[in-house]
Amino acid sequence: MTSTIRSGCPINLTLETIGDRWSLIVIRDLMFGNRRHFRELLAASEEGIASNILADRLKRLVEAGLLSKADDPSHKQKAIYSLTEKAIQLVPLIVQMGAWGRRHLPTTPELAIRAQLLEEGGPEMWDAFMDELRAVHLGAPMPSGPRVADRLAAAYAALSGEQAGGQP
Amino acid sequence: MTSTIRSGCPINLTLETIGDRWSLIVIRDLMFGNRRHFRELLAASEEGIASNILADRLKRLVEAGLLSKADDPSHKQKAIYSLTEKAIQLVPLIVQMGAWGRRHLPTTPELAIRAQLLEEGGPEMWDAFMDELRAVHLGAPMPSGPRVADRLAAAYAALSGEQAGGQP
DNA sequence: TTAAACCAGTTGCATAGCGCAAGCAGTGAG
DNA sequence: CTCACTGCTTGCGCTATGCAACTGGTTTAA
Repeated sequence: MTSTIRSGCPINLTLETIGDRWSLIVIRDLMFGNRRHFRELLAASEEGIASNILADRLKRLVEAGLLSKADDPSHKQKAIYSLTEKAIQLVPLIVQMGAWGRRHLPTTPELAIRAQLLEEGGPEMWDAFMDELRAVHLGAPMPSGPRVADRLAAAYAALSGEQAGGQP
Repeated sequence: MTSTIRSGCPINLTLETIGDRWSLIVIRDLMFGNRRHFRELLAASEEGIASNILADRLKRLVEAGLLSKADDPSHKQKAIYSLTEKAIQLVPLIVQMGAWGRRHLPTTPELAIRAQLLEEGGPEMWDAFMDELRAVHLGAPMPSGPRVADRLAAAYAALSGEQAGGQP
């Protein structure tokens, strides 16, 4: 994770920003798992991120402009992490990653169902989901109609036998 | 780059396969730069990959089923690396990476033009490009009509002042 | 026929990043 | 006052990366 730029190629610059094993995991949990606090991100991660790695990634992602950090008014020590517009625009990329992984790698059905729904939903569904993220993370008005996030959570719950809420 | 699986989530599995700083660079050069030999990949890389890292990534990518390796009949010591179908299906993901990088990171114009063309061309153009890759790397018949690869190379050449051939 | 150039890597070594476990100061509830 | 909870930090060993030099073999050219 050096900070020197290797080249101005868009692929390379994207790799330098999110091309490691943890950054996108953190963004995924913020995006689909709706985890907003350090401890939530730490404890509920499927992959078991270490606290120092999480702290480092949160710091880097805030510096890179992908996350923002704010105080929780209900608790002086709590920090709330939010996705920025820059991170919300990663949705199509993340959907493609999910689609490719689902097709070529040994995924677990209950963890793959959301990737499947988003892939089948196409760009309209991605846009709707991005608008919901803007409402939750940026304070934009929540779009009317049924929520994509609810559909994803329901599909996950149906397969995993849990109540809605959502693990990635 | 450990080999233990952290979770069955499609995002995570994709990250475990290509989520590092070099794997996609190698695939990009094979895909857009049409480099097929070790020395070509080593010397002509914008980012300057080290020979031991390149050797390691080629080995891993072959093991992961993303590349195949064959002898060059014209030279006993030459090895030819080819993309597999699995790697060719990364095209939409790579296009999304390029699109995001171009929009949010300080890219160089001549290196970004191909990302722009592919983004604007949409899924039809991606499919056409994937068919061309199948012809070049898998021995499938080359589709008729103007080549996407030629358009990309021409656009790059026009901006960089070089003759066609193509740096990523 | 012999030297030079080219081929795909390998090796040694220093540095940087990762992963685990434990610890820390401040905060809020009972 | 105590105890659990907050977002981290520290120490330590291990792995991965990056650089430079090198290897054994092959082909080309003088």
